[in-house]
Amino acid sequence: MPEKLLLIDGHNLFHRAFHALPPLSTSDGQPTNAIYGFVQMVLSLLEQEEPDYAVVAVDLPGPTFRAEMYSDYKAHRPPMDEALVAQISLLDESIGALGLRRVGLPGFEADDVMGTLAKVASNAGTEVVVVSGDRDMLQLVRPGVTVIASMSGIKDTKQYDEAAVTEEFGITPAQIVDLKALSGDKSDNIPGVPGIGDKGAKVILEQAGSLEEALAIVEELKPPRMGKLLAEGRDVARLSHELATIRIDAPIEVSLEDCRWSGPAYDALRALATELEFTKLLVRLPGAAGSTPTIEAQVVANEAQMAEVAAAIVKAGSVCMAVGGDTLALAVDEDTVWELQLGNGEDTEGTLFDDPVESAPSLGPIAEVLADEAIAKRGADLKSTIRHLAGFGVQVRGAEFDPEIASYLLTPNRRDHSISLLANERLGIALPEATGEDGSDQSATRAAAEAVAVAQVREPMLTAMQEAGVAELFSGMEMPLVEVLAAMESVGIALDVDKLAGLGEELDALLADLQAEVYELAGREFNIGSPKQLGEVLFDDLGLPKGRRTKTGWSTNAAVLDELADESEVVSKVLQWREYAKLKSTYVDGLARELNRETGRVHTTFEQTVAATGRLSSRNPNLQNIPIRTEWGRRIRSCFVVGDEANVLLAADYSQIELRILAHISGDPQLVEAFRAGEDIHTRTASAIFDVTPGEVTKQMRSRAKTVNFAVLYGQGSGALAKQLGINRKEASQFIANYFERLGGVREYIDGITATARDQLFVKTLLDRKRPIADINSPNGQTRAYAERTAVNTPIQGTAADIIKVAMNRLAPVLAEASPASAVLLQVHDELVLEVPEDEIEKVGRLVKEVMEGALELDVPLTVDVAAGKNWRDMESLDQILQ
DNA sequence: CGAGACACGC
DNA sequence: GACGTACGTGTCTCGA
Repeated sequence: MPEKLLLIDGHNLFHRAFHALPPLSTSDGQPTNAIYGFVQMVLSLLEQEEPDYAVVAVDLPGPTFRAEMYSDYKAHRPPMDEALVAQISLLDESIGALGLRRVGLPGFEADDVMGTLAKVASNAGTEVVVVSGDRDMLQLVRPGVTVIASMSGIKDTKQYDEAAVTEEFGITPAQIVDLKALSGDKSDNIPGVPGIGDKGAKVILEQAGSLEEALAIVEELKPPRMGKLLAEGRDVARLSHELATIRIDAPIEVSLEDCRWSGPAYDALRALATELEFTKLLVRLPGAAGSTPTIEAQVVANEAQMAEVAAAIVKAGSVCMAVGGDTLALAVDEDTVWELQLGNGEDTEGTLFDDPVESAPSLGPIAEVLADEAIAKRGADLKSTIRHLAGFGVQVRGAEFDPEIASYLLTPNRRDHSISLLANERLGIALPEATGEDGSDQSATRAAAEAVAVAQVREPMLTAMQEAGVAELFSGMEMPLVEVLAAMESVGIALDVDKLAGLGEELDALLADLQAEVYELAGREFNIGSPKQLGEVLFDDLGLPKGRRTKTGWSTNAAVLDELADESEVVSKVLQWREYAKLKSTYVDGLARELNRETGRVHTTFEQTVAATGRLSSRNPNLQNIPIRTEWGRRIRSCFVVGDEANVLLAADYSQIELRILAHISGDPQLVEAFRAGEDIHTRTASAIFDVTPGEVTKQMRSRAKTVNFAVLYGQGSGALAKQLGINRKEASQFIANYFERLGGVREYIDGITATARDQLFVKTLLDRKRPIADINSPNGQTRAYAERTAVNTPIQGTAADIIKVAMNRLAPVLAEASPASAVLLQVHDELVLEVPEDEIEKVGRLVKEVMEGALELDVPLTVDVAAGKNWRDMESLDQILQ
């Protein structure tokens, strides 16, 4: 088999990638789409072609010989996109990381480099594959030289040999230059012969075969008009020919041997992928030498062995844990790993949290060690391991290190903190997949490798957290919270399924009626749930005025439809249908699906590493967005009930916590005084901005002040505020001007925090949670404005998250002591929901209020409202009792 | 299977 | 002339 040379048109692929991919960027704002696409394209080419030699040809800065000959050559090209320019410097790095030779020649274009190398290699009997999206390259095709051209996207490509060129373009590769010489090329600004276009050129070439021959026989060309045009354009044709010809004799001093390709430089590639957050690529890359580690785990099967394991863990003082399938992997260091079988060997799939204790493994003395708070527990996604073991009746205490949480505190803007990614980035290894390539179950192997990886990333991550100033937040707040959240998830909240099913039936009936009415009013049947079809009906069929545009059509969202509600009865029917459809699918059906039939409760998962501000999130199901606004929404809410009739649900929520935090960190006298005096904050704001006494504040004034308060928290501008208040922009600007004049401390906070962000490129909460604000100095106004809003809001929202986390951690032990039958069930950002024995309401209510209000001392008081009831809707305030 | 549109919460 | 509120998750539609 002949050897093969791959010639890559570097800048061409780079540009194609840029335009084919959405504007990806790293969490700190470095644009990456062109590099990402380039690396992926080239990697798959290398994989597919397996070349012996490979070159990336590039254009070098400075004039080329073509520009010297013809000053308009490639003139009028638009300037490069800013986001593309920002990636150019990374191109050389990525070429090196791919193990490729980069070749450029001053005064020549990349095309000439490729043409020359193609000829040299081809003459030496080496097969040549040229890769470029530029159709001009097809002129290089000849026996032994093919061109891979990308089509529309970055994935579809077509490989051309001579036959393929002739078939598609009706001319031979050699004639491509002649064709361009005659007809010109707009994109390169090659002039061509005036009056001769693509068709004329082909007519000429069919008769003469080449430009030279045509020039020799101009008199005989048909139609005579063509001959005349060519005769007149003789010089420009020759010039165009030279411009269009790719040189095959450029003075390149690179030998074929210099271009031998022996695979990517994996270390460099991994470093690049890490830096640019190419997580998918990282996971695909093999690790350093050895890539996937082989872990020698000892299988622990009997009591005696368990005792040895327990002793070793006690001696080490810590243990790294991971669960895979039915296997619990334990490691005290990278050389000492054990595997234990959980369950009784029967299929326990889907019963993870369903049948506690029944299939409880006998972990013997190990169970004691796991329950011992003094033994540090480490693990990736430790909370799920704790929950898993809790399902078997095994208690785990002493959560001390979770690398996913560490990663979250170090880089909160990222979405992926998985141990496989961290192992790749920090250890240069690829964790084995739980499912083998042949589909076999490798979950035990995976668990063992995970436990070891946790042990290995711990030291460097602790150091990184020290340096970033988040070590205290990690060990003092987030790690203790792991156990608290695990307990909350395991307890779950009871659902009245019969009631829920009843609501479902009612909603179905209402939806059916509404659907019929909508069809009637619309004059035809269509899918109301399809924004596209709905848009057609409303805006085309019924001719209602179009509002906002979306990417794909005209918006039909509630804000738009609200404006149209007076225009047509069908609009309000649609809005009603939407509300019911949402309640039915997301809440009635969705919650029923998530119900654990054994416990009669739903067990959400709280995500501790997702929200960049430090908030928790909740999924499967999301119990942080249960409806409350509408009557029907509240009916859904009323289906969340006590699990035991002797209990009540107790809800405790912070009053105006974000505005209080704003008052504290801004020090604004108006806000601080209002909160200290226990005044209604929105009334106070209204009194300030409308310059009236609090007694003169009308409902409308208060409502507007409330909107403005929220606008400030979220950094809303005057336009959006105007829209929301239904006033014009000028009035809104006046509002905001008044606001900042009267609440000058808030203005100072906003100016100060954005200045800090510009300077430091991050902002912090009161408890030192950090968030990078990379775009704060962006030249793009919109991007920068977004960054500024983030800088303003994050310290506020993040501090609120800090405060309730402190409260949850402090509450757990005192609640267990004071009322062991009580449990915290949910956290909804500024609210905790507990289930409490009815006869302990007062005691627990008092305790919860005290712990929450005392979580952090601010310059203004924190106040907590407590209410209790048999379901999550019908709650009565405990204010009077707790006074 | 992923993106987009939409809607729910704080 | 459009667009301009922080942080999330779930469901559905539609097209690749």
